[in-house]
Amino acid sequence: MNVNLLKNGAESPATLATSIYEQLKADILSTRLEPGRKLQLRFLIEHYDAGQTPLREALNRLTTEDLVIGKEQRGFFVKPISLDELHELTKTRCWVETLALRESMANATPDWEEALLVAHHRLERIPRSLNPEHFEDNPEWERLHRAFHALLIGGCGSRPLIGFCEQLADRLYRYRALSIRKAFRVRKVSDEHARILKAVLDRDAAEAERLLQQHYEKTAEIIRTDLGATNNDAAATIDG
Amino acid sequence: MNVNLLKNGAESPATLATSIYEQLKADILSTRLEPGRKLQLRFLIEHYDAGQTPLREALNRLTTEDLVIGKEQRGFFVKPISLDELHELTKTRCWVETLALRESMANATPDWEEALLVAHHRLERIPRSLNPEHFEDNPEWERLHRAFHALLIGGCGSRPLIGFCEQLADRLYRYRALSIRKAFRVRKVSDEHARILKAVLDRDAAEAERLLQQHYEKTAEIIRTDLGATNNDAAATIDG
DNA sequence: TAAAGATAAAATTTATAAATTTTGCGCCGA
DNA sequence: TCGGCGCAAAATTTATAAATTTTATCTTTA
Repeated sequence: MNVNLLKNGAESPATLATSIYEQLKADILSTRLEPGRKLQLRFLIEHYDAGQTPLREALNRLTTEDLVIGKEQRGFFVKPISLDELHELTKTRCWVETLALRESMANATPDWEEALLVAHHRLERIPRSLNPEHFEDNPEWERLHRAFHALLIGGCGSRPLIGFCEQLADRLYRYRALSIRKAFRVRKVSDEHARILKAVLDRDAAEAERLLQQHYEKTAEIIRTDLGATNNDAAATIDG
Repeated sequence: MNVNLLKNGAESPATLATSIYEQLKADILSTRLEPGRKLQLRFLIEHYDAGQTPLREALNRLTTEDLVIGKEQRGFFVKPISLDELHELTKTRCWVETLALRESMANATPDWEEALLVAHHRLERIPRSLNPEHFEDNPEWERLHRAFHALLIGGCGSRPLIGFCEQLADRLYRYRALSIRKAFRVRKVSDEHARILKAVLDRDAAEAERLLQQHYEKTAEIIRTDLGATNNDAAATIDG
């Protein structure tokens, strides 16, 4: 019973390069591979148990996504973080996601509204952390959280725009991962999602856009505080 | 006197992979490599006089940019064209570039306005086609045209957004290249640029946005006509 | 006609070689 | 004695060539 048979209907089994790409991406986004770290081929070959070519291909893909920086003739590095980038990414995300949400709402269908309702319901029933004391990432919550936000903008009618939003979400995910480690603060994020959902179902586009923007800006503010708490230049590297 | 010394201050010489990437990209955008065409490694190795590794890396980068489609275990293909994609890209470009232009204008400085004026002036003094009879692409005009549009949105303050706009411009360039071959029609594109410039210098953001959007929609409409003139499914492949 | 097997072609990966950058050491001069 | 310059060795990245795996095609057989 191969997993590929389930995943791929008419498609071919994934290549090693694709598999490595996904692993590497996950490790970078979770900051198991710290920002700024040099990605030496020798190290990667050992850790990911793969040859040079598939690794090199994965790194090249990640370079285009700006998660890895490739310096000509001197190797690859995990993209460093900076307060500057955090600000830029947040600003951009607010711009394009409010735009996409506006379009989604203009194209709203009963199916879409119902799917959103269900996605929100599922998210509410899952704990943010696997452990109520110290924070322990709940992958299922992350998945559902992401699905809810993806659904919000999913009806905009532009796959390129959706892809761009996903990329921004990826690049911001890293900052959230770093922040969470430092300070597990309680935030009524659930309320925020509920209010966004309400505005959407009320067909109040202006309010929905306002709340979504506020949601992202608040996240960035918290991250900024957590990151600034221990170091000012924000070029910190946290080990996994 | 090495050219690398001029181009790179402290940087290293480009790798073959990067050089091949640029060549491949140029050939795809100009449609010298036709949409939908299979990119066999054997062929590429001969034509680009390079080994497998740099070619493979270049293809992987282009895959992330959606200019090349990589089917697992069965090779790479130039991304096919479709009226659907033309429409989607144009719509998206209008959305994000009007957004970026609005921000650019909000951040306007005298330097920026003057640079725009100069860029437009340069563009006006260069002929669209090297030959007034039949169309012959003038690379310098393309360069200046692109520079003018890049400058319009360049002050928006978001590098990710600028990058996204560039990617959209790349992906649309291919459609323009195909269209131009089929029908070299006279269009007062110069007037359109002049009116956009005027609106920007007048600080009339709403008007500037309207004109920019109109500019892109008109382009798409002409392309759609040209492409539909000879075949309906728009999966045409034009040979170089 | 359809299925199975064999052959050929092509893509992916590993292994080897070449080129480039980094590092360490010794020398010279201040 | 200290600091800079330059050369050589080591490490690392990049590129080529070979081997492996997978897919596609063609023929044969039931």
